[in-house]
Amino acid sequence: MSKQQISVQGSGGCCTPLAAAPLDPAGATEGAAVFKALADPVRLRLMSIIASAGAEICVCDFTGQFEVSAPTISHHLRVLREAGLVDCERRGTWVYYWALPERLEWVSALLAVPAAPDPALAL
Amino acid sequence: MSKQQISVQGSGGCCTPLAAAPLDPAGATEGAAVFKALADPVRLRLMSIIASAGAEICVCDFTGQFEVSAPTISHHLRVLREAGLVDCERRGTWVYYWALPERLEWVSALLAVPAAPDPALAL
DNA sequence: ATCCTGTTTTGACCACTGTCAAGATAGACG
DNA sequence: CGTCTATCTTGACAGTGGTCAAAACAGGAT
Repeated sequence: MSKQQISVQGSGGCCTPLAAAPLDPAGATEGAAVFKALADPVRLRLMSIIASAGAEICVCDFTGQFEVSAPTISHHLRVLREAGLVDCERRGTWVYYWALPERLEWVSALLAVPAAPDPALAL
Repeated sequence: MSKQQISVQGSGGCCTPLAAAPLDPAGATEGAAVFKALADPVRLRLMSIIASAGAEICVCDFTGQFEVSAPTISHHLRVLREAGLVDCERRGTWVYYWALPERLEWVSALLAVPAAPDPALAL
């Protein structure tokens, strides 16, 4: 598991906020991939549950509180995993997921608005 | 112009970060809508250019630096506008766009990781 | 008034994505 | 070893989204 994740060059380190300087096409593609992973209500809730748990959480805890089938949950978890937002491990009968906060911090920093933009610096 | 935008209850105010408490379905739907608007490389670059300009920017400045047609640019700008991320105004021949930073700040705060999650608080 | 330029809308096409049913896999327990 | 449970993968389908060509619209210039 956790075999394939997209390359995460920005992870852990800081990045130039989107609102500070125009994003180069490569950075835009990487950022868009993460946002795409978060662009679904079910995935966003899953991500929130995992991240707010602050610890590993069992898949069996999800299947009850969503109105979609178990395979669908599994599919969404894979998307989050391939986006580098979570990771998982099988332990005995159950599979446990946990958040990778660096990735969340990275996108949060990407979206950060640096102080008050100065119109005098415009283009 | 700027006629239709999705309802933005969280704008301006703060919100509970995704990693602090599980998102309710309604909040997840609203957040996912914003992320969906940002989940395209072209839109992310457009958003970045507009936000980093710190001032109004003319559509005519875009059409050169993208490999897509003008109608496609227009389409992406509309998506950003309907997500409440930018707004625009026609002034004479040209149309000008500017960023709505509150919205960016809102999603950035939504993604913020609150200090170090305490495992003792888990579930 | 007429044309010309810049921007948006409409319509259509293709690719991608979310969803579920069915089958496959991993591990526990007799 | 066989079976049962929990999870994931595969295959298929419908709905959505990105793209462009063509047409419509807005405003300035001649």
